[in-house]
Amino acid sequence: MSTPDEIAELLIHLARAARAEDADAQLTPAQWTALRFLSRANTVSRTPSAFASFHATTRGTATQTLKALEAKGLIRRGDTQSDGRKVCYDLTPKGRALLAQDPLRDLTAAVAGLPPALYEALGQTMPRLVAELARRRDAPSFGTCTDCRHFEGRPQDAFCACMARMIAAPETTQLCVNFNKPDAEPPRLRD
Amino acid sequence: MSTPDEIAELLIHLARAARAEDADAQLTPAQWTALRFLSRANTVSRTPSAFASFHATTRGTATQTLKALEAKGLIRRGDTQSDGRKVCYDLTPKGRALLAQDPLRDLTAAVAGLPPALYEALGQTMPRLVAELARRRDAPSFGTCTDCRHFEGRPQDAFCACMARMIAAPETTQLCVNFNKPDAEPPRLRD
DNA sequence: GCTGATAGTTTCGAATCGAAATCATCAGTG
DNA sequence: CACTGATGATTTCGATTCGAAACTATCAGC
Repeated sequence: MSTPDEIAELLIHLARAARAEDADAQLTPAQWTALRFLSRANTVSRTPSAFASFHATTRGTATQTLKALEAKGLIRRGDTQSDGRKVCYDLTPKGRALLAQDPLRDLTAAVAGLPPALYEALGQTMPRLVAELARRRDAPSFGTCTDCRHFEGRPQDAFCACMARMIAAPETTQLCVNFNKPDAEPPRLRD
Repeated sequence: MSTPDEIAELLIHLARAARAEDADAQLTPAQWTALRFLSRANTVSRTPSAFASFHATTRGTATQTLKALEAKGLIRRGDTQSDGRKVCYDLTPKGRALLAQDPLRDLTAAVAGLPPALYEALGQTMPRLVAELARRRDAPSFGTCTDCRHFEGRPQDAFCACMARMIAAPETTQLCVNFNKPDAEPPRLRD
């Protein structure tokens, strides 16, 4: 039987192997992460600050990463939605097409090929580990709206108490920077 | 239910969060990985080349990483065992002591705290994913002697057909650079 | 002894990333 | 409406890291 150290080490090893660039090396690992993040984050989270928080880096570095993607024509600045300070990036069709060549697809395929029992267990385990690690590190966590304590109503009638606005149905399964576990402290953010 | 993409992304996110340096930042992530590797690799694998292969980097970079650890007094050069070209590093007591402060211990603790059913499933899933990913990438894999096709005899009577020598019992559960899955092609290495 | 292969090391340049300073916008307050 | 503090984004600069390539040393085979 494996020990926790061995499992933890394999996790690191696996992630490192999966992140390794393709031979053609189209994007850096950080840029791939940003592209994936933007493809899965909802409107209020597709900002440099939110990506910096997600990627555990500084806003300055996040700006550079996103700027590089913008220069490549993979993302573009969207509507600035009321607050003139914020920048909301959107994927361009080109960016969306590039996601099909994500180096992560090998890992995705490996995960998809797991026996159903292991697959389901992994689906339960990963969010748990992420949350537990974040708890130990006091780091902000990330999750989707339907798992968030700010979420009220049903999916087709979604309302985010943190953002104080309705949420389009497709966005309730996307990542959100304001995610807050139901049992956790209320956020310092103002509603 | 989570999709394979989401699970894969969480894997990457988790590993990145776990690797993040401590506040006191004693070692770089690469140096931590090297220290862990040396603590778990058997005699023939504690070399710059083997670490380079494990860490998916070049020999030059591996040399630098190990040199940094040696300069800090965490590892030292051991006996050069017959082949004058090879360098075998060993952990010093200081290095072994530092492992107790491995930033990975938070993830280890989170893994150890999983419900038994999920823990066991994860223990089965991780080696599977690592092997499957390596297969898709044609990358050399890593494993322990008892899972290796070169391994003959019982643990207390261990013999590695690849190294053509007996293996001390404690080493049969350590990582080996010559690891080769039972179903895979024979290695290009000469015995 | 010669040749080619393997292991390790060194050097150099490019790329990345973080810290700090700077600019722009927003929310209050009097 | 100016003033102030806070927030978000950006820029600049320096340190670090890492990979490619050249180089040295040892081994195996002829």
